[in-house]
Order: sequence, then structure tokens, then C-alpha cells
Amino acid sequence: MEKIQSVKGTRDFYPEEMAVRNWLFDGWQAASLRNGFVEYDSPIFEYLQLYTAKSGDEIAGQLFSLTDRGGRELAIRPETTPSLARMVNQRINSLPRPVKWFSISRLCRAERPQKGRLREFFQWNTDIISDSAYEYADADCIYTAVDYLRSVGLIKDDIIVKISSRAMLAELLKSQGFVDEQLGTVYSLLDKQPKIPPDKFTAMAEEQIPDADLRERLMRLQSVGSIGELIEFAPESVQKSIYPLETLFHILGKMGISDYCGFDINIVRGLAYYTGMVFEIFDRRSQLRAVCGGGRYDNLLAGLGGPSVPAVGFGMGDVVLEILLREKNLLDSAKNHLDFFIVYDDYKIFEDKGLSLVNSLREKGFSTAFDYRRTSAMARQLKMASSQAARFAVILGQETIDSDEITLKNMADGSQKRIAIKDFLKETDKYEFQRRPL
RNA sequence: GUGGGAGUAGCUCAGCUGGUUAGAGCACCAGGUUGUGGUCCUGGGGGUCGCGGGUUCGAAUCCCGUCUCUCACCCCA
Repeated sequence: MEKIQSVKGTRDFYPEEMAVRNWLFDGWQAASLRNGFVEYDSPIFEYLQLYTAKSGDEIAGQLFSLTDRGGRELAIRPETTPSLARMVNQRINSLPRPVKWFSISRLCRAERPQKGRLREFFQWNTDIISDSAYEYADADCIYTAVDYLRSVGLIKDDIIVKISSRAMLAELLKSQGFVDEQLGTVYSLLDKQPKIPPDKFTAMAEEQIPDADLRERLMRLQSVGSIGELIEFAPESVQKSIYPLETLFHILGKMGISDYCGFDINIVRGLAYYTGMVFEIFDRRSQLRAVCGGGRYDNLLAGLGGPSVPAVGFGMGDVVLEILLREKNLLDSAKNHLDFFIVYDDYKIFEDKGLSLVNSLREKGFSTAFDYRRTSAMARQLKMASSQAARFAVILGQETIDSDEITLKNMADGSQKRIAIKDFLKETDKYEFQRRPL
């Protein structure tokens, strides 16, 4: 029998990797909740049409689809937003606004895997559906993403939120003489520019925009590096569409995260459904893909047969994020730990006093383990405690057990003390690493 | 879909101008240690050298095919 390996672009989560994944998810969930989002989930497969309706038939080649026994064309979800739109549409008249929902979902895309990009991955999605396109919602959305990244130790020197606006960009380009049919071409040029060398970009621009004068205007646009410069640069007709962006930056400043944010005209994002503000978050130094991307899509619900309702949201994948956090050595706390390891030199004493202690600690929610072999040397047992990353060893020895005392050893610094079992159990109520209260 | 790189122990890799029984470090198991872990020392288990074919007295090593992984391009929700 041939050995069967895991499928291309998928990952096995051994306990070590699972600890990292759970730690990421915990952080995502905590950030969502403290920013006022509530959690939802959708099925792992949907009708294929849910994805082709908005993105066209080409999308079908990039996702895993199947036909069920009833002849239904289905697809494993490659993203969450269409499902969200479907769910919200179904209850649009009974949901209190704003709808602030988040989800952590497992997604699959039939792509060629490469660095930061797999065929199965997880994505944290948050979406806000409000009554009108308030800049407060845009800001709250960006703030939530930054809030999470900040909470895991990424500082303003590590990451940058690059912000722009589709609506503003369209107005700006038109004011420079571009016509509607050219916008798509220019979007893709702007998107590519930071990723390719200047001479290659020039060649590409010459090919796609034959008019030298237009090309010159596009080059000048790209020198606009801040919202202030943009206001100065843009003609009167565009000012009105800059105003929401200007307001957004003002709000982000008041929320205390302007150090993380900057205007960037090269941010357009690929997906067609964005209508207003768009943003992406990058590591300032590395060549990694965007850690997070999102924006405003005011007609997404309408595209699926619902009402026209303004919405803003973002997605953050686990793959690039993990690479980034690993580069910055910020995954130290994402490890499996044991709270207590009980060590004994005589199994009779362990059975007499130790097993009930195990029960007491576990009842309190502490992870607790011990050696099954009965006759192991204490050195061995402490070795086990170390390899299981126990915070404390509880030593039950003949020297102390007659007076109902144990020796509590802090495995991190080696310090230890004698303490009565009764007092030890009382003391554990104060331990802050107690993670699963009953 | 296009192009580059790589497949040898669980992991990272050495060995490759063909030549004893295929190696190291890490990890794992055990001993050194009958009240104290992480270090150190000793020993052990673990490999059809991705798979198939060819050349040869002899192939991990050379040739052909094939599969897989990986990186980049395309695309990127």
C-alpha cells in the first residue's frame, strides 16, 4: 500500500501548530468582541452560483466545486462575504442596525500554493452593515484590525494601514482626462506599480496607455503621498469626493491610531465590488503579501437580490499573519502549557494524597498531569514536567507528607517552597494562569 | 496555465567525478541519578536514498521517464 500524504496546499495541525492556531483565533475573537462584533458562521459549501453571480464564471476555475447526487452545483466556500450577504439579506428587515458581525472561517481556493498562500486556510472576517455610509463605520472597521494587530505585539514601526478610496480615485482619474473604459486598466496599473521595478512599470504603462500626456498625468498622480498633498493636488471637482477620506483620517487620529495609517493611491484592491474606502495592511519591511484587506461595498447586498445597504468589512488570513508574527518573534505565548505536574517518590503516598489533589486541581480548571509508571525516579518525573512545559511541579515526598505538606516548585526559575496542601489549594485561586474556570 | 529549484531517518541536511554494512545534528526511548528538571555524557530504536525503468561486476551517486513538494509569474475574493 502506497503512503498517502496530505493534499497539496493543506496543512496538518499537530498539537504544536494547533496551539498557534488557537492562539490566533482567541486573539481574533477577543478583538472582535471588545470592538462590539458578534459571531456568526455559514455553511462550508454553498451553491456555486452564489460566487459566480457577482464575480463571473471565471471564478469557478479558482474554487473547489462539486455536483451533489441531486445534480446541484455546489462549491466549497472561497470567501465568507457572499454568505454573509445572503444571510443578512434573508433577515434584512428584522436585524437591528448596525449589523456588526464577525466570523472565523475555513476557506478553500483551488490555487497554486506559494508563500503566504495555500489552498486551505482560515480567515477572520468582520463586517458592518449600517444605514448610511458613515465614516465612523469605516474607522471602526480599520480600528478593529489595528486593535488586534496591536494586541499581539505589532507596533507602528512594524505595520502600515494603506488607505484609499475607489470613489475618490475614479473622480480623480476622470478629472485628469481618463474615461470610464480606462479606469480598470489604470486600477490594475496602480495596483502593480509597487510590486514591479520602475522600468518594467514604464514599459507596461506605455503599452496600456498609448497617450503620452495621459501617462504623464498618471505619473504625477503617483507622487501624491498623503491626504494633505491630495487635497492640494486635486482640482475643485474632486474635492467633494476627498472629504469622506479626510474625515476618516481625522477620526482615526482621534481614535489614536494615525501612526499606523497612511493614504496610498496604489491601493485599489482586485475585487470589483468595492465602492468607496479601500485599505490593506502590510508589514513595513518585508516583502510579504497584505496581512489584511478590506473596504466599503455599498451594493453587495443589492447584487444578490437584496436592498441597497451600505457595508464595510475586512478579511485577515492566518497564513501571512503567522509568517509575519514568526518573523517578529511574537509567537512565544502560542504554546501548549501544563499548569501542574505532580511528582512523587512513592506511589503509595501518591495514591493516598496525590490522586485527590489531582482531582482538586482539575476541578478548579487547572491542567494537571502525573507519571503513570509508579516507580520512576523523581528526576525523570521532573524531566517529564519540563518537556510538558509545566508551570509548577507539585512534589509529594516522604519528608513532608506526614505533616500534609507538599513542595511547590516553580519550573521557570527553579524556586520552591514548602506549603500545606490546604493552603496550596487556597492559594491557587489567585493564580492568573487559571484558564478554564468552571 | 508558464518558468526555476528540490526530493536521503519524524525534522534540518551531509554523502553524489559509481565501490565495504548509508551518516550528522535536533527530536524520540533508555541509562549515568533511591528527593530535584532544562546542561552534559553513554547507549538504543528509526531509512526499499520519492517511484519505475536503463547503463554497469556494482547505483543514493550516471541516463530516461514519472510522481510529489517548493518558489516565482498569471490571478488574488
